[in-house]
Amino acid sequence: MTTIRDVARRAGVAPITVSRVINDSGYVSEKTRQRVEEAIAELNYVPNALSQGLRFNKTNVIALVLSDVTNPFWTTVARGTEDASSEENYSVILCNTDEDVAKQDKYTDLLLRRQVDGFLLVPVSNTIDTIRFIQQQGVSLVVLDRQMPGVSVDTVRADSEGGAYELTRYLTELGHRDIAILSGPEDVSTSTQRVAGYQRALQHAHLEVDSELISFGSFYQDSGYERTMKLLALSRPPTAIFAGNNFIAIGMMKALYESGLRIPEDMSVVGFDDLPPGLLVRPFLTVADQPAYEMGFRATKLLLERIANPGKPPHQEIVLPTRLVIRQSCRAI
Amino acid sequence: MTTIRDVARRAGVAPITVSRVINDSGYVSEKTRQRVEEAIAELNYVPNALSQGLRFNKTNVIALVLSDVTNPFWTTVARGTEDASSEENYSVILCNTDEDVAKQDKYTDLLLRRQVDGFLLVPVSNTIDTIRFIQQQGVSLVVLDRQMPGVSVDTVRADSEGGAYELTRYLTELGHRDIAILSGPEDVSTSTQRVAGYQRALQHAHLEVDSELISFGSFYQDSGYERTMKLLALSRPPTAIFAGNNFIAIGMMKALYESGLRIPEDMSVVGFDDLPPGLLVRPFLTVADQPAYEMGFRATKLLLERIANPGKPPHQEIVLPTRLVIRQSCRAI
DNA sequence: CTGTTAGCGCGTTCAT
DNA sequence: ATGAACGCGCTAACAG
Repeated sequence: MTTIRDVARRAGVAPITVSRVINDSGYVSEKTRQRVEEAIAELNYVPNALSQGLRFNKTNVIALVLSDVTNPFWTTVARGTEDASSEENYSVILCNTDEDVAKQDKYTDLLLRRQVDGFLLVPVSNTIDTIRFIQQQGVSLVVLDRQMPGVSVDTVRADSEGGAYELTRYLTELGHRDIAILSGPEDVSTSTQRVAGYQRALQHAHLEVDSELISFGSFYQDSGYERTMKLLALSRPPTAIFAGNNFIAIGMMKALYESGLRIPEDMSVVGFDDLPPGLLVRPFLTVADQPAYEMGFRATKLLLERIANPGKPPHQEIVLPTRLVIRQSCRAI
Repeated sequence: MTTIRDVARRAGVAPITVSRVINDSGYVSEKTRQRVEEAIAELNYVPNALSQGLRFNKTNVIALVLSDVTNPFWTTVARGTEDASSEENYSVILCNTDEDVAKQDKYTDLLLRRQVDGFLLVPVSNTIDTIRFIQQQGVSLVVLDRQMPGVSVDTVRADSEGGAYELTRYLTELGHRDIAILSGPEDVSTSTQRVAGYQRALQHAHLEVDSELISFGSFYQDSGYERTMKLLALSRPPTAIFAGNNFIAIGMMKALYESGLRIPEDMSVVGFDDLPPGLLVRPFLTVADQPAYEMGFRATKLLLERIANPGKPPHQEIVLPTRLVIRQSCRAI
């Protein structure tokens, strides 16, 4: 490894002079600057960011801790984060929790050790302690996607309640009266808020809320599949199903397909989150689309602002609207 | 920030003793160990990985530089990498090049500064220089997915030629004589090797290679769409199309759908790379499936071995077989 | 078993 | 305009 000292020796100057050239700080005469730059090029010198980080007490790295990059919703969020941060010379370290508390703990510890300048966190359910710990370590933090009651923290999320209301309303106006919802984990705010929006729309339409038609479960495909099968086995199955996220929707559609039911002829369906933009040849699912890229982008900008300006206390909650995208997955009754 | 010194003061010992407790190195009596651990807990002390990295000349971080995490093929590779590295206490920094030389250069510089212990690189076409530079900096490197003639470097990739041969052979045996291939960029080894396998299969079947039916282009959806449209406009269109990767396949299917052509009745199609496992309700596309997870996993293991054992020179090339997955996207002629 | 000293690569402070 | 000394947080090498 070649260090600042090697370069200095080669250029016939003191190490500090090399430092000044690298960081464009302080006065360096044009002549010595050139000599130093030549030496840098000749030796292929690469500055050591660890030392710099140690010295500046700043790494220009932020962490993005989310549940699962395999989900295209999150890759889109990640792209927003990457773009926003690279604009300001920050890099992003990405970690998957898989909704597992132990993994989240492991990664936060790791990232704190690495002295990241800030956290973008999609907290696993019931992990207020993690948030408190990060805050107590004096590291900036923005919570993404989920609401965490009980702590004061900057948050950027989409309007789950509103989106669910719109979707359900759309179904009631088509004449559906038996509408099921396959939500996510019961202890995640987005799940409960989607159910809340669903219930509000039913009430608005003067329909009764049938608890048999409401279920909570994981955000993964299998869960959507199994719960759909259960719905179909009901003595009086629903005429429409609302899937709580994109993976649940896929599992649901798979179950319908295997049961020989056609969409929308035999069952109307809607979903939360759009399916991956390019991945469907023929987009047909009506959804409440979340602005994933924008969520990542804005959360990152907010975080970087906090990092640059740690004193400003009033925590913000930014709630982005969802967009109702009507396609051909529902029929009127 | 609380340091090792704060802990030492609190526990009434010397800093080095704290260090020994943290790293489980050297002798520490049970009694002092306990005192130190209490102090650590009370102060919420978190070791500074920057200092450790500086001291040890080792960060336990590797870089995964690939074209695009949006593609499920790469997220799967990334999962393999994550699993393999976390087994040995390494973390992964992930970067997207978008097949852009400038981005690749930017990231390699950044990652070298950050003193990553190793690189997993999916090189942008014609960037042997990047590889040489990393090697010359004394950082371990494994090239992923692509063959880079002209440098001696460890490589882990799938058998593009063989997979393409099998897929094409499958089509010729169904009786197809006019088979088109939509490959990737002409200067990427996987693209040319897939064309090579395709040609070998045609020759094996004593079919002429029609250059009008061979095209190169980007690995993205649009490219698959446009080139399919061109094929359909030919005076004598093919009866089967071979898509060079999963995104090209999606664009191709979209073009067929919009042109009112049914699969497989009006057109037989096959693809390289499987589509995302969960994302299709009804998997029907016949493909040469690459072992994405295993590629990531094995490449990482190889890299970590190199890091642990930098002296061992003979570079390896590991070529993993693809798997022909026959579904319902082709008909006999 | 514990502590002292010195140094990893770099940049701030103060001197020249 | 340039340099010397010191310290960021941590640990290897040596003393005791």
